Amino acid sequence: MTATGGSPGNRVLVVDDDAGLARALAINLRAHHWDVTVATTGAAALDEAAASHPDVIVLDLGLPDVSGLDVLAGIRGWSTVPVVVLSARQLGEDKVDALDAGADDYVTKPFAMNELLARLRAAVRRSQPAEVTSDPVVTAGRLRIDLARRVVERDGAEVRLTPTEWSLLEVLVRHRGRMVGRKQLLQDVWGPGYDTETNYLRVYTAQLRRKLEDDPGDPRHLITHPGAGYRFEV
Amino acid sequence: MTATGGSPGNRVLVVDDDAGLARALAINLRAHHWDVTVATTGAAALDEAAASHPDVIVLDLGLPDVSGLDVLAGIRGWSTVPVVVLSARQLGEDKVDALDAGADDYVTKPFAMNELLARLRAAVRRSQPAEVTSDPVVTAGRLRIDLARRVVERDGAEVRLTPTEWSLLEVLVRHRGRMVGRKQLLQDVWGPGYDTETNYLRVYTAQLRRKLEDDPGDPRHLITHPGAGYRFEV
DNA sequence: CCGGGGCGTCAAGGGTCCGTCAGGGACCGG
DNA sequence: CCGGTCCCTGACGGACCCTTGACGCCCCGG
Repeated sequence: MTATGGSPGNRVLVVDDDAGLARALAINLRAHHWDVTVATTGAAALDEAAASHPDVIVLDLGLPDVSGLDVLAGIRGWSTVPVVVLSARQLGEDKVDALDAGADDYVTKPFAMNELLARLRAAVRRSQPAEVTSDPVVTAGRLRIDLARRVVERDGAEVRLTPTEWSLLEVLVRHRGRMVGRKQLLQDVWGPGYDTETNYLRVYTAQLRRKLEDDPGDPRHLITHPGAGYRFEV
Repeated sequence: MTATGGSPGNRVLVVDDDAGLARALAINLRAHHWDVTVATTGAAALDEAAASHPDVIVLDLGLPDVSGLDVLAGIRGWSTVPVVVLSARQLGEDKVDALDAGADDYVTKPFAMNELLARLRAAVRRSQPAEVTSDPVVTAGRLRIDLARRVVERDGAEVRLTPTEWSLLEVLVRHRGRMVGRKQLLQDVWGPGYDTETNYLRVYTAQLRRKLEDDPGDPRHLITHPGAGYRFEV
């Protein structure tokens, strides 16, 4: 599938205070079937992001004022919309700063339009399975997990979980189908300051597998992503 | 009683002292046909909740002052309106505190707007049957509990309960099937300021089990959730 | 072939939480 | 004044849970 533009879900917000570059980007993107909105200030960018619900945001960091990262932080305060950052600087520091602040991808100027288009498509595609369950009851094989009642059953029999076990399982189930990074798991379950205690994860995933999995040695629900994190699969 | 004008189940109160985030939320929610009211202080939140009787409340906990939990307690003092909590990722403890205090669900920032919308719909949907289930008589095994007449029978014979015992049982039965956090129990039965007196819970759950359970050592109705709360099971 | 990193497993310690019991004090009715 | 009921409080034993360290395995790269 080498189509240059839009599958459904192709609304992009371009944030750039250089009106000329913004117009050039808009023309190119529209030519590839993107529905483009342009914002030339940080405040307008935040309003547009809230109002128009873009599928992806292109954010130019190469601005005279360094408000680009602030705009990114303002969006990341509540939204998970993918953000692709543009920067003229070839220094690696800006790149890591942007990625640290929550950017999803990074393109350095000058860039080929094909590359930007490819990265936009990739960013949207990655964000697609972001649907998170709100159904309080999740069934996975012989397991039945009730997030509201705080009860997990296996073949109808209630399984007793300790508070920490439940907390870990809850985070994984809420993001079922998607990998959850080790850092996020540690922060959500144990709180900040435990980023590096990966031992905890090994211990408690093992305990959960012993209580929940049919064959703890060959888990089918609590999947390990080596070097990255864990995933709960239905 | 409030008038029943408009479609039911779409009035939401947003409580957030960050005006920018509150505005972004309001824009998004209104775009999805919610009737939005915004409160930026705890006092205003309580006033609005009492005056406008929203169908669901979005409460941001990530505030400089920690009054978020107080707002939740104030609401829970008289209302059962579902509350969805917004929490910063790095504050895992606040999350469990909120659920303990009676929050119905939570969303960690950053979040996808779709996720928040889904959770709001789910919270409203869950709260609907609770109101319809105004049947004041609950039967659980050999127990028969009449919430309206304040009478509990076991095999047809009336069981005498002290006022405190009844008050505790009533809270648990009204939330039957769901775990009730320790904090919420203490606040509902003994009032605010008794958040930490978990001894009371141990003493009175033991007394209730002695009067109600078939085998107090192996309870089948008054279930303990270690480190979290208690649950009444039918 | 060898070394290292990441993962799963296990066991033991110290600490926390729960269930239990008994006693003192407050309140009420006789 | 007195007896009863109820609530609060503290203490204690035991079970449970969290943490921590050590060990073996596998995979991968040198």
